[in-house]
Amino acid sequence: MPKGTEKRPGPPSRYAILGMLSMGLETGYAMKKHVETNLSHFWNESYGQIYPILRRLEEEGLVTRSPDPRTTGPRRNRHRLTDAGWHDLRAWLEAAPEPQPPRMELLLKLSFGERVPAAVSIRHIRNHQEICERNLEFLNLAEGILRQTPEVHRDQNYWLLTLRYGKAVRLAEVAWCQETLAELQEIEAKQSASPIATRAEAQNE
Amino acid sequence: MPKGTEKRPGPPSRYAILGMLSMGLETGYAMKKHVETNLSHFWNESYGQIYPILRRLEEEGLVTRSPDPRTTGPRRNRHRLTDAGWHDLRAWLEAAPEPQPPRMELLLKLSFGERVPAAVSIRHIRNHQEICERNLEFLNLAEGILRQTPEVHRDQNYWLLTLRYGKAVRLAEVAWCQETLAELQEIEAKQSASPIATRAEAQNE
DNA sequence: ATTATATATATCACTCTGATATATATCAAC
DNA sequence: GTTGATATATATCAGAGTGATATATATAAT
Repeated sequence: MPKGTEKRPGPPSRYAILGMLSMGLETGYAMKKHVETNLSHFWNESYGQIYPILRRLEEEGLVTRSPDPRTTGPRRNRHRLTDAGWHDLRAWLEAAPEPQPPRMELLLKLSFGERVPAAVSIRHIRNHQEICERNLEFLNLAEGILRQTPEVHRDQNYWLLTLRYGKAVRLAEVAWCQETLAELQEIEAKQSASPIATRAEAQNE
Repeated sequence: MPKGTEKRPGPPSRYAILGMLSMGLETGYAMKKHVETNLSHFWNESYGQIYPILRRLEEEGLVTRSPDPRTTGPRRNRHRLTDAGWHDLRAWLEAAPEPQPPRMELLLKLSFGERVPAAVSIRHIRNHQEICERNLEFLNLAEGILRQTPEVHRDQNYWLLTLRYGKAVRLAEVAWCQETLAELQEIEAKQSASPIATRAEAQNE
């Protein structure tokens, strides 16, 4: 098989970084901060990925890397996309996104809920509902800010679309939490009707 | 610090396996199949996790492991929970689920959508909508089967709750896809209105 | 007979996370 | 003014997790 033929599905971190480079972010630190403050509702990236990938991208010629000659502050490396980097980013953007293997610990616990008093599951669901509601507030706030200041950033319209995704899913989750809470409370009522296993529930209330 | 005091947040795979053991599944193969056919809408587990963890669980005394002495078929190891294993599973079930770092490649690509013709994003969203719709069909089918045969499995009611989560979220996603498609088509219309200004030029500013 | 599929275990390279370590600079508090 | 907290910046590691592949036996289909 010829060497250029392998189809690499391609680890997405690499492209997340190319994408941030294409926004003008130059240091690994700036990228990490950007992920945390702007992409946190749908993406995560760790230093353990960012710095090694930036070096590898330079080796591959997708990125230029130059130590900043400033005398003040900690040393820093400034990175910029090359033409090859732009090309690689576009090719990835065109390709269909890979399906992500789901891992929801909440649902895993819930699926084993029969092994534990219903009050435990109720506590987990209530907790999840609060998380969703806080997240919803954050997303609404972010959307408000983006809407107030039109045209400040060329990516704005696309960011709004991702914010709305978060809102739609979070709202659906809150509704599910409420339905689920109602069902779990029925189960709980049946449990406290039967005399055994009351002790564990009392502890959780 | 005394040795029993460390708080291990605990990798969830380990508890997924303890949970399946608590359902009576005995072999790694059976667990993998169960995840694929019954938990696939919210969980994933690979052989690369399952077999090493089963061995480790035996070392820790949470599981007994015995080679099946049958003469037919491939060799196999049968596993069962010990009392310590049951205790560990319950302790995990009581603990609040850890937040999961989100990673949605679709939204990552969408957030960089400005670098590519709107038609590309439209294609990705349409693709995602189809995936959600197929998944919805699957979840409805699974729910129907669970409802038709009442009381066959003690976990049934809790499984139904997880199925409804999937349905709620998938429905919200389909609705978001439709809204998003409408917005992207507006953007596309504007793009084809201005014939010259290719995206490559806008990017180099 | 040959081929495909199901059962069953094992292992590996690679990706990713979360934590920690190391420095420099700034700003507030005491 | 020096102590301590926070921000900037890079680097690295152990452990978790994925997806692929290899091996072997048994059964069903062609």
